[in-house]
Amino acid sequence: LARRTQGGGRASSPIDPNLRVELCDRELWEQFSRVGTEMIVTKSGRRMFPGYRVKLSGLDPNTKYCLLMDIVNVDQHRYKFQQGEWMVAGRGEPHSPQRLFLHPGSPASGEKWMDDVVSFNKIKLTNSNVSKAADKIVLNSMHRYQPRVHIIRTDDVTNLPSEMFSTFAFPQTVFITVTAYQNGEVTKLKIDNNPFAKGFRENGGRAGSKNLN
Amino acid sequence: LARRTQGGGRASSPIDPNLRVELCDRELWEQFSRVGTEMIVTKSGRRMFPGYRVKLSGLDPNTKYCLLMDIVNVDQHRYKFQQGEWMVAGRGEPHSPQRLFLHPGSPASGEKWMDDVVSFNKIKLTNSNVSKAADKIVLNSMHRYQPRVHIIRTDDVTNLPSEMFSTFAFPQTVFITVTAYQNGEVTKLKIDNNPFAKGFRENGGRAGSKNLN
DNA sequence: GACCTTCTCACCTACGTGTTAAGC
DNA sequence: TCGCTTAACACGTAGGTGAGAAGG
Repeated sequence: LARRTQGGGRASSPIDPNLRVELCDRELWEQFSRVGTEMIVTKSGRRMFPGYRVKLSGLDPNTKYCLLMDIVNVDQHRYKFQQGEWMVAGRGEPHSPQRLFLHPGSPASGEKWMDDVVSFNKIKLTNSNVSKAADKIVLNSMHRYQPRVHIIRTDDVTNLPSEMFSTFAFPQTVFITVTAYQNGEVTKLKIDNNPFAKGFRENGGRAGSKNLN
Repeated sequence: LARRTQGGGRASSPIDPNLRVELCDRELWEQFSRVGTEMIVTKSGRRMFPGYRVKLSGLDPNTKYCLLMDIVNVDQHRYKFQQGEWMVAGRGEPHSPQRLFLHPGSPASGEKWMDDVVSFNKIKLTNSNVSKAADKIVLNSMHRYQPRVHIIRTDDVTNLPSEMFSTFAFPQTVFITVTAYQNGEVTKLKIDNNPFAKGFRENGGRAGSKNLN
């Protein structure tokens, strides 16, 4: 597999020399990351907040690409939140066979992908493997994960090659899965910034209704 | 062009011998058709009600297909509603270059298409050609139209062939476009059956919250 | 005046939030 | 008990209805 994992930013790449992927809402992601990002998993599936969105540049406007996302383990541990801190709590569950989420816009020309922000916010995180819906990613609770985005130069959605990926991962987007928030700081950031949680704000809130999803 | 237009039901077909397309909510469509179906067109776009939904069978489970929809003129007239009846009111506007709406699930295997109902309910009808959104179909008000569904045996979304279509049209789905309902019977049927119009119901209404969209 | 179109509105559906209490 | 999970809930966003008044 000719994969490359990069921290974002410009890099020479197997598919395009000037390919560049930027994480959207980077400041927001960093606010969460500073206190330890948590993402809820439920049986029916829960969206991520902040939403995973990227801006692409450096693609060939006239070539077709497919965009994919997956979420991989950061380590082999299970975690617990004790005395205000996350700590290792034993051996982690093995990650179930990785679900690759194909962006519904695939395939599309480089021009279209670069035209506006590419959003993966429809994806839902679940801890139940009974439902086989296409928009769900199964994760284990109390584990650390890292979302990644893959760019493939192909117009064939049905038979994705196993090589020639360009894979990008942003350290700011690492999170721990939970069934209920553990850290109050995280809850506060979610309420203050997610428009759907507006009902729980106390002050006026500095976040408007900017579309962060 | 090796097209075939059929009234639905089984038929020998250029792409699959046992291909069959059934219209969903057929009884509902026929209730509207009996009084003269009207569909609202607006600047921002309005969904059709009933929604255009079909059930497929007889496809090859392991072959990839694309599904498309378009809406064509039934005749060359402009209509008006007078004394409780629709009548010809002059020469119709020529139909603008036909927009082919590609179902977002395309391409997919025959197995997937047959798995559940294929819905085109996200399509919006508009009388304004300024917006170029992909989910809008531009129509002239006070004209008669016929929606059609096309099935193509191909996995290439980007370069659809101009032959080997199988085209299906159901006479029950013919409608006249309006900017405001003309026939009170139509309004009554819409209110009684469309869940989003529940606020205008007087009696209990026999229609539950069945998902007809 | 008659006919058609546009806009705003109250009222719905649908569903994304964290909270809370109960369950295991 | 403690830690974690589940389900019901109130409250928000987002957007699909026809009514009715206003405009052309």
